[in-house]
Amino acid sequence: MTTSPRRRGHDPESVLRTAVGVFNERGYDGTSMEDLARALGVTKSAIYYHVPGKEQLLARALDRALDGLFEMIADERASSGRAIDRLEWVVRRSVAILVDRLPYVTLLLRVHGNSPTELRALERRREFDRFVSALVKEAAADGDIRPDIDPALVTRLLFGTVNSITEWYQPGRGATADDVAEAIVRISFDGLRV
Amino acid sequence: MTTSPRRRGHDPESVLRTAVGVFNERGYDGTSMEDLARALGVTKSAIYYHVPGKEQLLARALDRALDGLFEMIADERASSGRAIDRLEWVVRRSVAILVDRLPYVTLLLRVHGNSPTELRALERRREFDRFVSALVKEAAADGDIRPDIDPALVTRLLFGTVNSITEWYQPGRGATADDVAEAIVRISFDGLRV
DNA sequence: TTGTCAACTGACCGAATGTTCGGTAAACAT
DNA sequence: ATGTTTACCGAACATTCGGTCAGTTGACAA
Repeated sequence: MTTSPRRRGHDPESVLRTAVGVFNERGYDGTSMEDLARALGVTKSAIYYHVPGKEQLLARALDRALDGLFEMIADERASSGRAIDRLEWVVRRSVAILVDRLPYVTLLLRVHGNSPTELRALERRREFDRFVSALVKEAAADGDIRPDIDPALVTRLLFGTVNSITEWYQPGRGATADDVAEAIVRISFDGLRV
Repeated sequence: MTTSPRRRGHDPESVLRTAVGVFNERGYDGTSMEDLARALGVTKSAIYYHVPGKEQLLARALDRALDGLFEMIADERASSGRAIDRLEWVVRRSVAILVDRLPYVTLLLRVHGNSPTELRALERRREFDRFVSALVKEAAADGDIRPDIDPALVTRLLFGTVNSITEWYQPGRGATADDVAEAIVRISFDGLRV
């Protein structure tokens, strides 16, 4: 066995998973430790045995989302080849990561910057955005994207579409991750490519 | 003069405007009445002279967003004519309303359902979504939309794109509302129409 | 000069917040 | 049987929360 089926109870991982679920239902600031305790079936104080506190739960969740995105753009396929093809690959992979780490990315996309933890996450997110933005600009310079729309606007709309997945996607219900990626690429790129 | 230039101080309208601004910066639950007071340059208690409370501020803001959307779909151009053309009109009008009432719609799109006020807003929003969803389904039935993508998915992606405007649009900076509407229609509909 | 009234302050309330801590029961190791 | 560890509870903590209320201020009318 890979995991020993010890006795009952929670661990840092299960607490995080449950917490992120509640954060997404009620919003991070709208969730009290009492809410988390109820969802976990324990008392408030039991949570502190497994994790250092509320903000650390958020930090771990946000890192999980951001790490996935940065691992992607570190891949060779994000940096070599024609820009328009790299862009399509990044869009497809982004959809896959969004769906795979749905609750974590959902949380990330709703961060406001109310704490050092949130500010740090926002900065990393902006770095990812800059990468994508440069990619679109390159594809436009290559003449592979319709020239009548500002590349900055294209970036916004394209990844606005991708990110909007977090607002409605439910695993197991309806379209698969590949279905969604395929639909976005078809609609957007058929409308974008020259 | 349309507005009498009385004396200094705030009124329910200016309090609402400022409050919605802070709500969008910090999130509704992340905003305290103390935060609002600071932004208004008055004491907490002064707010209660103009407005009944925090939740009422939210309720008024959400109504402002929702009223705009429902006035639109009550228009004749949303109900008569070919479905695909009605859809394009609704998309263009949605962008216009989103930009015109940006802070209010932004707040609406971030509602979780943590209070009766929020639940009521969510229900009205779902009603709007059903209208749009039916419109896309109709256009698909007319054979005016590519048949290889599920109409439900098309709806999600199309209005995911439109709604994502609230995440980045800044009035006066960059594209105008018409620019954005035009870009969305070109990209999406060139990729959608058969 | 006096009175009115819109607009606000400052002190305060009970409830809820995130977090800490002393204790404890059961499982496990020896 | 004994000690140790794991996972938890209950009570309390300081602070912040949304909200109330009696009073004050300053502009205006009479």
